[in-house]
Amino acid sequence: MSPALNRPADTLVVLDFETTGLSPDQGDRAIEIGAVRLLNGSVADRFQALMNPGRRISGFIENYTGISNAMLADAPPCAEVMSEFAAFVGDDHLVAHNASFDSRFLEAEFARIGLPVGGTFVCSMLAARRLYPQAPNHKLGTLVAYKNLPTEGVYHRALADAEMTAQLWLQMLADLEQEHGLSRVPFAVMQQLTRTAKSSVAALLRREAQR
DNA sequence: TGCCAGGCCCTCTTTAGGGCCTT
Repeated sequence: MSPALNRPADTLVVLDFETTGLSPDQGDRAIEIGAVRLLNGSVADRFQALMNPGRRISGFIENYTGISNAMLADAPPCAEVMSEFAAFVGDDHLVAHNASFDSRFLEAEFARIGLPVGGTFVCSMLAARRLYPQAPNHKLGTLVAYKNLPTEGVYHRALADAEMTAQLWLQMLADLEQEHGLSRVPFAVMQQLTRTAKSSVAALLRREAQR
């Protein structure tokens, strides 16, 4: 296991993008980023910024996010915000809910300013499917309600969603530690959890508990 | 104006299709 992947899973950056649409390959851009830095299982820092994608956003996205074209008109450009975010995130590992979505946008926005993504992404939704198969569904808001996690009732804004994802992440770590006798879950275990067939999850956790 | 993606996972599967999740 590489030293980076052996870091504890309670020390990393949880992020969420609001965007103009679903696909950077189709020209969609980020309009807001929110992120929470977890350090030893506690929120240690936050990052939030609107960014101007250089064109108007659709009425659907205005309604979905509550972010208006007027709000974005006064926002700094994506390049400026993403450069600041790169300094914030460093080479920390990353968590997002449905990470395949956020990782595509992070890679696309970083690529536009000539930066690589330093850390490794892992997906809270895939982990939750493994750990909470009995949940009604695995949308972020549903899981927050299912686990009675704290929320301010704001959804589809980047920092609020990142905060809720961070709380869900910490809850999953706590449940794993309690149910499987783990002292502190390594990042690599959470990464493996999202890649492992359901029938193999128990064996994976047994091995980790015996380490 | 209208429409767009992609990875994971399940099953009436694997020579495939469709739901879930993200904006």
